[in-house]
Amino acid sequence: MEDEVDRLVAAWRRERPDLDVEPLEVLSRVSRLARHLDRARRLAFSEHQLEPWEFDVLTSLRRAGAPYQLSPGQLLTQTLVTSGTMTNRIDRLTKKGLVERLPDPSDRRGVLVRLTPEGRDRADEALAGLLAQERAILAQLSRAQRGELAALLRRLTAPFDNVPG
Amino acid sequence: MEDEVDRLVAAWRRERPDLDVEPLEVLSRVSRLARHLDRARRLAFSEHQLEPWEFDVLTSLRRAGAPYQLSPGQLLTQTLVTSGTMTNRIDRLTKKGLVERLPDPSDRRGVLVRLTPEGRDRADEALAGLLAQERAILAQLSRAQRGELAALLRRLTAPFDNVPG
DNA sequence: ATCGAGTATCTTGAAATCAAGATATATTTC
DNA sequence: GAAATATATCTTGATTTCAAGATACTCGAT
Repeated sequence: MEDEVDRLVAAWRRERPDLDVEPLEVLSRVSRLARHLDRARRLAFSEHQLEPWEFDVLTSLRRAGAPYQLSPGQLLTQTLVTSGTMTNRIDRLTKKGLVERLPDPSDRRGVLVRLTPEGRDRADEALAGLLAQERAILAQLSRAQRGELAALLRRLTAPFDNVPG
Repeated sequence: MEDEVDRLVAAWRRERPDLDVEPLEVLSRVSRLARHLDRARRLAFSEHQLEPWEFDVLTSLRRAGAPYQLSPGQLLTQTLVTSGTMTNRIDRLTKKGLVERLPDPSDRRGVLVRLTPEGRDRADEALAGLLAQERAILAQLSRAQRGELAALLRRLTAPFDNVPG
């Protein structure tokens, strides 16, 4: 089945036959798929009165394990937003009673963000819903194909995730 | 090489062994890679004094071919933003002299957005730079692997791109 | 001990996005 | 051909994000 990137690449080959646009076959699909996923996630989370950005922060804390706390800096590397954004997110989640700020006992500059019991429950509920939705999207592929796709993507993400960033 | 999603999946398996988190192996990688690409693109475009959103609109028009014009609605399906966002983008690009609005001769509700000569040049310059950057990122994969990856991703994007949306 | 460099977080102000609804024109149905 | 419905774009107001810089603390070298 054709997709929008097929049309986009064909258009470039017509308009700019001098350029090799092969990279777009992969990376435009990644960007566009991510936008589609964002929309789908927004819809899925609205059933739980959660925004995608709230989910990202809450689940980062959730999977850290008891006592469900991380520094803002650790949350940055998980969510790939800027520090100003994270401060703002923590403020808003604190107001909603889903997380709380604690002083870091080992570094007086630092802060720890901890999930409240309600925050933990909300994260768990929303995760189950998300996984169901994602499974439906991935039903287009066999198990083996999903494994292959994950492995190929890992080769592209690893350089970003490991070095500076 | 391990990436952040490997760590994330391992953490979920420890914390929620009751859940099957396999979908995250693919889709979390897609979302995270898209964010990394956004950052990289922002950097690459800043050499040309272009924002990613400007690039997206200008190149959509550019690859439509002469006379380089599309309706706002067509631009929506290319860029996956809401109509309010697109109106705002067209306003700002018009102020910068990179596009202009024309009445649609065949539909009086409609508008056509046309690239100016300067807009066209800016799009062409930035595209070359982007392709160079993307080629470097994709150097992690062989040509065959890139083809495989593109084909697998197409199966996921096609349902979004073709039906309702 | 003190200096200086490095690190962690927060503040600020501008810019961009979205959802929802308003307006104007087209198209279909009867 | 009038009414009802659908479509295309724009407007509005609130929310979210980012870049840049400020603040406060830590740590190693002298």
